[in-house]
Amino acid sequence: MSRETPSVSHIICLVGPTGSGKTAAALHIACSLAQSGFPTSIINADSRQIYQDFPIITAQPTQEERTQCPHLLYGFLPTDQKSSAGKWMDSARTTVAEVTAQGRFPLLVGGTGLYIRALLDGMADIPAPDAAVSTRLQEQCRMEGPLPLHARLSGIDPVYAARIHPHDRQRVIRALEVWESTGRTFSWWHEHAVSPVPETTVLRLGMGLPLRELAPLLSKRINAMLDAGAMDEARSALKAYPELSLPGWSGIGCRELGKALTGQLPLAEAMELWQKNTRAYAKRQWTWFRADPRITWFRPDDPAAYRNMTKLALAFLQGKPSGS
RNA sequence: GCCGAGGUAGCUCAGUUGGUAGAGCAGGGGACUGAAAAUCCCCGUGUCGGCAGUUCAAUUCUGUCCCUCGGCA
Repeated sequence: MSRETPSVSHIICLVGPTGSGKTAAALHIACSLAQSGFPTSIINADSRQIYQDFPIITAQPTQEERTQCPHLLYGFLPTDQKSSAGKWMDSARTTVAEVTAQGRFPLLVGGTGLYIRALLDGMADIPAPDAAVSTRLQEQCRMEGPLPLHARLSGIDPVYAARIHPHDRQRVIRALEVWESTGRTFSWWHEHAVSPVPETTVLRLGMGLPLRELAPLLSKRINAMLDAGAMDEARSALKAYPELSLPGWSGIGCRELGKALTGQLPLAEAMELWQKNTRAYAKRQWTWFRADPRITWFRPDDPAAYRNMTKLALAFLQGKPSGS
């Protein structure tokens, strides 16, 4: 299918590990820009904050925050619906185009590196694989393990097979299902079919801290989520969607609470796991974003952070040279 | 006080019939093209409780002291 590739001039994006204060910073920047004559809409770039049944546990902006400026692509997907980088990229492109058409400026905020890369750096335009093929490969992987599948991949697409670890079932299966469904190797698609990135200039801002300093904040935030009613949120989600294997339940915090509520895990252990998984996740995000030299970083405890970010953003929108 | 079992990595423990030690968890680093809050990879020196003895060599054997946990008083 052909994607519309609207012509967009400026996108600001704000990234960073979970719990470092992106939401509040984005709101501040958006409001400041609006006051300076650059009306801004915030667009979610987080794979979990799209789920409507877990606003607290996935740390979506509150209703009160959302009234201060437009917030788009938050909390619209039910728990039993699956998202993907491609689906998000499509809706994000459309949303960016709409925002721009309104004469507003898009501010992308989120922690899902793959989504942001797909939107801003492009992604191979690979047709959806045959569902039957995927199911068969999954099953085969479950029975025989990933090694035979990886060995097969080495014969088909040695370049990609060498880049991934033989135990990485998700990537092994993905590469094989693309090959079997399209007759082209994964590497071929990456080389020949990267979807065009709309004409954009991007300012990349990062909000973050080394994990050592971030960890206590994460722990505090989980407690705040509990105070805000995380337990009730999980309880009512469980009533509507009792099957914990549904896509929406895979969010950190959701699955731990789900298991605690269904008696699969003592509550104390669930809490510990929630903490631990959150930390590990923040670390993965930190690793991902830090590898991108285009990002200008700020610390949440820097009192001048908001001011400096806004200054950069303003200069960027006014077309002054800086950023990428 | 007596009897027994222990004291080894941040935690739980394994092990060396004497040649200075390794698993799980925790922790740290990294990869990342439609599940990405996903899926994976790499990283282990610690007075082997203290002191003394035997020995070429002791974390290992012996003695003694300290500590913990049981049982009996």
